[in-house]
Amino acid sequence: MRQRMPTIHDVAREAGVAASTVSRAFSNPRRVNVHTRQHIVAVAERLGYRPNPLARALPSGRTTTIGLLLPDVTNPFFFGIIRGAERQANAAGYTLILMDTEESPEVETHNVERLGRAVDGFVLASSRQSEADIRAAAGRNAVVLINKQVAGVPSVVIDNTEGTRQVVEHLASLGHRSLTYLSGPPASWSNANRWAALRESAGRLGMRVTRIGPFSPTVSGGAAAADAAIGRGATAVVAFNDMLAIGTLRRFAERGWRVPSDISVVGYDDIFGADFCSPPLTTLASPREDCGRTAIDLLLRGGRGEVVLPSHLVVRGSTGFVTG
Amino acid sequence: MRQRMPTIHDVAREAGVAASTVSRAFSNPRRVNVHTRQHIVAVAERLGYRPNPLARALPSGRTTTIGLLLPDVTNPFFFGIIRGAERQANAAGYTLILMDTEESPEVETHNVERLGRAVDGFVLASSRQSEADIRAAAGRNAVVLINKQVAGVPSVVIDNTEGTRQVVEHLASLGHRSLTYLSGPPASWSNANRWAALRESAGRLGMRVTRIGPFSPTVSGGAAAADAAIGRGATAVVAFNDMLAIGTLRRFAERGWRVPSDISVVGYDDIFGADFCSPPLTTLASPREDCGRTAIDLLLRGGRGEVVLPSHLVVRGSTGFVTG
DNA sequence: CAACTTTTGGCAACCGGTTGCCATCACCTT
DNA sequence: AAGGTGATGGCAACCGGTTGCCAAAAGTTG
Repeated sequence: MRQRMPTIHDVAREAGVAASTVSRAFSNPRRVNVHTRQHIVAVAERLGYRPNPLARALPSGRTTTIGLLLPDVTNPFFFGIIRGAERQANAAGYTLILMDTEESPEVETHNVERLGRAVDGFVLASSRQSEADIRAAAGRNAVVLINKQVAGVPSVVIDNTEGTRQVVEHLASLGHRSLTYLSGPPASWSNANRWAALRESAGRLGMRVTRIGPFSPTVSGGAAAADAAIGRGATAVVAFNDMLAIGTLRRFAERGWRVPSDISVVGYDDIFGADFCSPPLTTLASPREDCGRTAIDLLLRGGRGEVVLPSHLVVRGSTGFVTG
Repeated sequence: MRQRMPTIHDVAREAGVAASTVSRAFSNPRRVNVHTRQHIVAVAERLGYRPNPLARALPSGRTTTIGLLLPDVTNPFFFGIIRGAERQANAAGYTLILMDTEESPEVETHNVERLGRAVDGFVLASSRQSEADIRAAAGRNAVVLINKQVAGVPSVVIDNTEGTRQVVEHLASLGHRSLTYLSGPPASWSNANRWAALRESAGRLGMRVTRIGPFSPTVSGGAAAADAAIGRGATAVVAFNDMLAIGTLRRFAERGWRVPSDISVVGYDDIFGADFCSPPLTTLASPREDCGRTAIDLLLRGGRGEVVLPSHLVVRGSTGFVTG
């Protein structure tokens, strides 16, 4: 049997004071006499009183809750972001709630509208919504974006420009004269950022670059990407992200191609799993905890600008000298 | 600049009707004349009206929101559970919010109390709370447990008894005469369930079983486990879960032990990564999507009992014949 | 001891919705 | 034309807190 929750009025009656006094005893203790307060607290304790967060939030409009929306909570890329956001939110006395939007712009928009007044603000990581919808959301709620840029909306982005230059130089130093980019979702900001950086860096070093795809940024998407890359005669592939790169590794193994002696593979993000796949993946690591932390910080401080965080190269076994 | 959100009263004034009529136009459409309703809807649309979920929930006590609490959202074990719960909740018109409790009983209890009235119920997956706290929570809210049993609280558990028998028979058929269990968290229900099943099945087949640990169920915990297992001269180890097993594989590789020719390794759960580690892991797969789906179902239907779901063996490259 | 200040508690309005009840009115019946 | 029925909209109370304002009580000062 579920019990009826005692309210502030129950406590007031039982303690022989007015409801407003009970309210103040909790939310503004110095406003009520010490003895009265102790009595009220004791009664509340005995009755098992818990303040109703909804009722409390209604007049004030503050919920001390922040919503973090992700296209896919099971994508290891977001783990660091979750951790960082969580820590920072807790440190500031906020509760972080996570929502998975299942890669759907509609689900994301719907949840933002539905949760609107139930949170103090949103962090939208790799949002799939249209710019218009994001602007609309930012008009109603405090919003901070991660890895997406919309004019007028504060954001935190991981910049791969400098890191990508390191990737290209690493491949060049191993003797590669060309590379193939396995592209990810066309709508992805990171995908555009990575491809642009790759073209520019490769161009500067006189390397040939081609792009194939788009592929689904998942392990299974890697099979198609691997097959397509073999067809192109590539000696090095740079995948949109680690998931795609890991899928590519598996497919190469299935088809008898050896990595890195037959072909080198580079990923992006350095996710969980990148260091225990076979061979371990060379990848461009991004400061994702920082990213989550900074986003919450921006949200709570009402920051306005755009924060850019750099990434760095991690060399492992999937890249090697060109042979033949 | 953030806009003031229009309320039902703004719409009412603008449409020239009473607030109650606007309310009904949305929540009980057949209660108001078609033309009035259309007019109200048009005005609401023009003003950008969005119902305030808090205000709506306050009188009714219903939020159409369910909280799923997890000790660690980044643990791949929970991915399937999240997916299953999400699907089922959405299908029933509920919003699922996720909360990470960071393996802490205190954080979990605190969040359950804080969110109490803000959700219609909780699914607690692998709860770290004490039985007393869980009972208290179940007294105030609808609660369903996953992989934990508390008398009187409905639950969904994955039963490894039968699956573990398959693991032991598989190892026996490969010529193993003994096995070592690498145990996980002492407080874990699954850990107890797995060890008990292992003892019983092995005993029936006349195999020797020993247990070492406990080890942290993480990749890094696997290093210690591997070293300890080598010291025992084991030919086969069964790890508490896949994370631990993967960590063990890595450590064996570092120390030059070959899997499976020198030693066989078995995990539990079949998480993301279990099929692309090296060698791919033999493991006992559990129906985790089912688990999440069933938990939500139980919660919404007000189910009372305990649902038991079976697991099944997936044989991959980490188990092989005993040599020497 | 009067006049003044500070402390303390209560009243009542409010946050933004929902809903029971009632009044009105159009439409039917016979 | 009187009486009955169903559809429709409004009033007001309520959900569980918060808070501005006021008055009574207590403390301070000369």
